[in-house]
Amino acid sequence: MVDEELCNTGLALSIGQFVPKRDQHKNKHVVCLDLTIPLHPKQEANIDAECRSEGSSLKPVDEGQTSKNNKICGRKKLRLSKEQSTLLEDSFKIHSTLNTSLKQALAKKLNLRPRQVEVWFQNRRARTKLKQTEVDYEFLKNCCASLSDENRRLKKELDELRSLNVEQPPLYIQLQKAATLTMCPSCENVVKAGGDGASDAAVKDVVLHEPKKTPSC
DNA sequence: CTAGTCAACGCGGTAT
DNA sequence: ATACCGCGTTGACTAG
Repeated sequence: MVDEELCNTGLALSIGQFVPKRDQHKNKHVVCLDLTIPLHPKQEANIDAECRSEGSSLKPVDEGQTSKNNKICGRKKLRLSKEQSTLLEDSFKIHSTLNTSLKQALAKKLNLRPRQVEVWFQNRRARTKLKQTEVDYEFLKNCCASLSDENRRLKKELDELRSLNVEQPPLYIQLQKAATLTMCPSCENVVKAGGDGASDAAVKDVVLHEPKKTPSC
């Protein structure tokens, strides 16, 4: 079986065991020489039984024990103890990201590997983000609901006004008759583009500035 | 049996 | 080159 110290020095030999591929990737924390020899099914069954008997008592996490399990069975579920979680949570409240020294210090204090502390912070940030997304989603859902209500209310109001005033042409048609108002692209003020002479006075009230010497004004 | 949780992994991207 | 991060995924474990 692989000894972690051997692994850390860059020399390790595994027999039918799990070697994290990440460690063979660019972010090498350790360099493990994977000389995996497939086990006989009977051997595997024995190891599995061994893991189950040890794994069932995983809860108060004993790093030595779990890493032993990891080595025998491959990836094994680690449950952080309450103290470990509390300390990690506390430091997360202060800083949601890690620097190298903090990581080392936490790892030492919690009797975990620095990589485990790093992974915990990554997962914790992901959980925070997910929660925030859920909150945002709820907020937008409520916004959407209230806007739909408002839209329904306004439509209803419009229908009522139309039914009360069928003989009168709608206000927007009256306005169109009076003048066509457009927005000047250069000064962003309303300017008169058409209409009859009778409505000139109304338009004067809208354009109160001296138009700039631009093609649009 | 199934859905949910969470530690751990793999990979691509970025900063230094 | 190295360290770190986000994101998607995997797999062990658990509660219902």
